[in-house]
Amino acid sequence: MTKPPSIDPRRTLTLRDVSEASGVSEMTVSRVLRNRGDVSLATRERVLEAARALGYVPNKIAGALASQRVNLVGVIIPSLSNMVFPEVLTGISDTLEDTGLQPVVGVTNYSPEREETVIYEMLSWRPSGMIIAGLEHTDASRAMLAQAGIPIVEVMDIDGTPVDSAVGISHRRAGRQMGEAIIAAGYRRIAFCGTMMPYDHRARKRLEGFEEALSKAGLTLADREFYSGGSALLKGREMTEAVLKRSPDVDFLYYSNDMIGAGGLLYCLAQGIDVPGKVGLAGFNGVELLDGLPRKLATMDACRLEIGRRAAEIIAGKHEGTIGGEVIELFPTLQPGDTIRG
Amino acid sequence: MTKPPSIDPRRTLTLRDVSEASGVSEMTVSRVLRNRGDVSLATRERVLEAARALGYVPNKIAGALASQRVNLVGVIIPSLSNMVFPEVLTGISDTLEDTGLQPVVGVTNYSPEREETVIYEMLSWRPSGMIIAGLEHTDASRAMLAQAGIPIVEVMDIDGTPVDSAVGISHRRAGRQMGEAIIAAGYRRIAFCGTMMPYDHRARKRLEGFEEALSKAGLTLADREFYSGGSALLKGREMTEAVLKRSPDVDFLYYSNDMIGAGGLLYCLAQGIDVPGKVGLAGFNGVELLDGLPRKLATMDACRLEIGRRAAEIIAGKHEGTIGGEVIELFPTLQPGDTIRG
DNA sequence: CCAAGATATGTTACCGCTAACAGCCGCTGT
DNA sequence: ACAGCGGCTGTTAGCGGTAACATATCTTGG
Repeated sequence: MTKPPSIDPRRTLTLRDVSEASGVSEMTVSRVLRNRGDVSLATRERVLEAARALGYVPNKIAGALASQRVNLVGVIIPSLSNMVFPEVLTGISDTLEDTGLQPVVGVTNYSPEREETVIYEMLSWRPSGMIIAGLEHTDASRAMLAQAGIPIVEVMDIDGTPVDSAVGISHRRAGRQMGEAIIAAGYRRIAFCGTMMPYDHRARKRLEGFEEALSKAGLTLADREFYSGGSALLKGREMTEAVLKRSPDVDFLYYSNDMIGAGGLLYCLAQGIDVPGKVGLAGFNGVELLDGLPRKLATMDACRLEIGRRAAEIIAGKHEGTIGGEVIELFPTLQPGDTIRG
Repeated sequence: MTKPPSIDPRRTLTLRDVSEASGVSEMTVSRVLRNRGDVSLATRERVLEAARALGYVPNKIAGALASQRVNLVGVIIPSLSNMVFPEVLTGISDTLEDTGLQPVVGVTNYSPEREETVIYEMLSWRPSGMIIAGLEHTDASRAMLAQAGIPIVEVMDIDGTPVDSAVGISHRRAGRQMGEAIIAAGYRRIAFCGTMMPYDHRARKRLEGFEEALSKAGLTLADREFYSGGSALLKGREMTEAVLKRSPDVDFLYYSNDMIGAGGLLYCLAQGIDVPGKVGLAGFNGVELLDGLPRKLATMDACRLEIGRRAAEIIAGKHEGTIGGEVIELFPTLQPGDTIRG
C-alpha cells in the first residue's frame, strides 16, 4: 500500500486535479460542479470537460463537512419483507426526488434495541431529517431524536405522542371500524389471527380497537391465534385451519394483515367453505397482491403512499408556515371486497 | 442564524464539548469513543459518562474525512417490490453485521440512466465497496465503477463480463435446465409469460436459455405474452388467460417469475384446469410466498441469500488471498413442485 | 472619462475529526 | 542510579471541500 501520492495514477481525484487540468482555481471548479455563483460559459465548459475526462466524482463527505449541509434523509422501518414499508418508501422517494434530498434506509427487524443503534448510526451522519415508523421507541431513542435538532417525522401511526411530527392513521380507530362493520354484517363468533404481535404495535392497536367494538356490542373474541416468522401466506393457512378446527362455530376471522388473510382465504376456498356465507374474512393494508386473488379480501387501505409523501413534504420543508410538531391524520377507507356478506 | 457558539444550547455537540466536560483532550475522547489506543479505565469511564450525559453523537462525516475511511457499502438494486432483492439485502446485512460495515441501498427502477445517477451519488460518499445487481450497465457506469478503486461486486448474474467481481447464477443455464426438464416431462406446446422483459436482463437470459433447450429438441415457443407494471399476481392471471384463450393447445407455461406464475396457477385452479395433467406450470425464484399456495409451483431457487452473503464477504475482504476480479457461480436447484407431471 | 455596479475568479479560514508523532510518567533490570 | 520501555495523554497538521470575503475585469451612464 505504499503509494507516492504524486505518481500513483489510481489515487482518487480531488478538486485540485480538476482545477489543474482546467487551469482555474479549486473554488471555481467547485462552483461549476454545484451550479452555484456566476461562472463564465467558457470556463464552465472547460471545467466540465476536464472533470468528465478525468472521471472526477466529487467527495460529498468533504463537501458536507465544509458546508454543514447533508442532503440525506434517514428512513427507519421495521422490515423490508412486509411490502408495506417499501411502499411508504416509494412515496418518500417520489416526493424527495425534486428536492435534492436522498433517502437512506435503515431496518430494525422490529427490535427496539436495534432501532436505537440504527438511529444512532443515522444521526451520526447528520441527516437533514428523519422519518421513522411508529411512535414506540426506547427512551434513549426518543432523546436522541429530540436532541438532533432536525425535523423528525414518525409515520404510520398517530395513536400516541410523537417526538416532533407525525403522519399516519389511527389504527385503533381502524380496528374499531372494521369491528363495527363486521358486527353490522351480522357476524357474532369472531376470531383474530395475527403475526409479529408482540412487536407490531400497530397490529396490536388495531386489535384493541377491534375488541372495543366487539365489547360495545356485548361480544368478545371467540378465539385468537398468534404466530411469528415463516411465509405469511402459509401461516395464514395454518392459523386459519387451527382456529376453525378448534372453534368450528367461528363465523369471522380478522387478520392482522392481508398476507395472512390471503392465506386464510385460500385455505377456506380450498376447503370449500362458503365465504362469506359461513365464514367472513378481513385483513388490513390493501396490498396490491390481493387484486390477483380469486376473491377480493375485505381490507382497509393504510394510505401508505400518501403517508410517505406527506412525511417527505414535512422534511423537505414544504410546510414552511409551521413550526414543526404537526400531526397529520389520514383516514383509511374500508374496502368490503367479497369476504363480508353484504 | 446568529448564534454565539458558546451560548446557544441547541448547537450540535462536538468532541470539544465532551472534552471540556470531562477535562481531557479531544483526542482522548476520540480514542475512547472508538475503542482505539490505550486509555486508562478511569478516563474512559469519565469520558463515556460525559458523552452520555450530554447526549453526544459523533459526526461520522468529519471522522470519515479525517480517517479516509467510510464504513459504508453501496448496494444498488432495481426494485424493492420484487421480494428477490430484499432477500439479497438480508444476506448482505447479515454478513456485514460483524464487520462494522453498513449497507446503503439505492434503487434504480430498472432504468440504466437512473442507475448511472445512483452510482454517481453513491460513489461520491466514497463507500468501501459496491454491490450492484446485474452485469448490464451504461459505459459511464462501468467506467465510474472501474475507476472507483474499491471492490465492486456484481450480483445475481454471471452471464457476462463483470467490472470486478461477480456472484450469481447463470440465468441462461437456468432457463435451459428448466426447458430440458419440461421437455423431458413430455410437454410440447410450450409458452412463456414475462414481465419487465425489456429491462430485466436476467429474465431475458432465462428465456434465451429456455428457447435454446426448446430448439435443441426441435421445438419453438408456442406462444408468448409480455407485460409490465401492476399487481404481478393479477398480471399472471391475465396473461395466462390470454395465452390459453389464444392458444388453447398450449400444454405448458413458463413464467419469468414466481409471482406471475402463482397468478397463473390460481387462474388454472379456479378454471378447473388439470394441473399438471393438461397444463404444466413453472416459475423462477423459489419465493417463500409459494409455500402458502394450494399447490406447489415448479420453480428454481435463485440462491438469493447466498448471493448476498458471498458478495458481502468479498467486500468485507474475507477472501484476502485473491486480488479481486473473482467470479463465483452458484447453482440453483430445480424444485419440481406439483405443477410438472412426474 | 471615471465612479459605481455587475461579473468572474481567487484567497483565506475553517468544518469536526483522526493519523502520526511527541511527551510524560512510573516501573524495570542491572 | 539510570537507560529503556510500555502505558497514557497531548499537539500538530491535515482530510477535501465550501462560505465569506477580497480582488480583478468589464460595463455603463452621466
